[in-house]
Amino acid sequence: MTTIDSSQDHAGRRLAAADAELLADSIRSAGLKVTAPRLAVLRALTVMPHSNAEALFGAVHADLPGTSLQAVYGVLASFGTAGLVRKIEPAGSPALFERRVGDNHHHIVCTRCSVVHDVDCAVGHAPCLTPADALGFDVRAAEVIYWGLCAQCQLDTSNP
Amino acid sequence: MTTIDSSQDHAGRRLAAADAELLADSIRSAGLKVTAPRLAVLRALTVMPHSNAEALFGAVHADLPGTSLQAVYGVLASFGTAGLVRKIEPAGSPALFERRVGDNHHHIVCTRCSVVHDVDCAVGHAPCLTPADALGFDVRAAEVIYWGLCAQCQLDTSNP
DNA sequence: CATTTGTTTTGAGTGAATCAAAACAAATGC
DNA sequence: GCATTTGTTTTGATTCACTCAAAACAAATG
Repeated sequence: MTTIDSSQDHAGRRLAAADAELLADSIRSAGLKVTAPRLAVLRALTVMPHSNAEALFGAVHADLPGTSLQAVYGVLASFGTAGLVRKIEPAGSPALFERRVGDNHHHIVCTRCSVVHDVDCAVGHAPCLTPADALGFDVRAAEVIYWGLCAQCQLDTSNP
Repeated sequence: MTTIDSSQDHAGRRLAAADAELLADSIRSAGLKVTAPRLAVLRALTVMPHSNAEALFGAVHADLPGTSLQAVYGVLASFGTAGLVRKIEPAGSPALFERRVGDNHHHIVCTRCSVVHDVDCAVGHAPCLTPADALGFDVRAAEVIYWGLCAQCQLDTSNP
């Protein structure tokens, strides 16, 4: 009974359908079967990047009430290995997910409100891939997390 | 009954005692009370940096069988807030601890065997503290984790 | 040595994630 | 179209790393 296109109103129908097709295509071309939970997770991730599994479950569950939290974990795991999403794990936070993959961008996290933004590399191209001394390691990736106060929290803490 | 100096043999005694005094001093000068579990954790951390709480508990428990895992967590938490140890949390790993604090060095983790080494900053002084665009954030810290294969694992995987 | 303050033990509890088996749905071939 | 195969999702239990709280205890201070 659940249709894959979750739009109910006439106005948004055409757009949502096209959107669903795009989402479906990226799932298919990653070599995965297209299912309603997968579409719902991918759509949620488009609207709210840097979300954790719980938050995505909330969003998905609103559209598709039958979906379980474990299904969301399963979808995210398959998306992860298929290269469709990237998982980031800032210290002290549950894992967050985003659709922006393939470029090596980094993240900046607010120590007060935990908001996360993408940031491009500090220095030129594939910047941080060169430690001063790699100690014999074959370095494959560099992950940078900046910590600080976001603009809003700077205001909030200076005017308490 | 448990003495703070855990050395039992004559040969190592003088050195171990001096060592214990050094450890005790750093704990005291961080404003914390000196206790047997704290000395044991700090000593273990000196011998095996980049250890997790469980591993430290193992080492501590060998010297000081009465010590609980929760005590180790408590010691690590107090050391952390006192600035005596640094906690690192690589993705997919329990938290690791090290005594090297105050410099902003980074880490390189083997994706195969999980060994961790310290690496100095990629570029000059306080290097990674400048993202391309900080998006209004007041950036306070940058954490870099390099991922790759350690020298040993490169050998192991090319000669299977 | 008595007191105060802070630490450790003991035991329970939490959040985030994983695992396994059975039920189910999408893609494929007939 | 329908049956089969393959892969996904549900359900339910379980694990791991860690946190919390109260009582017992030990270090520092006077």
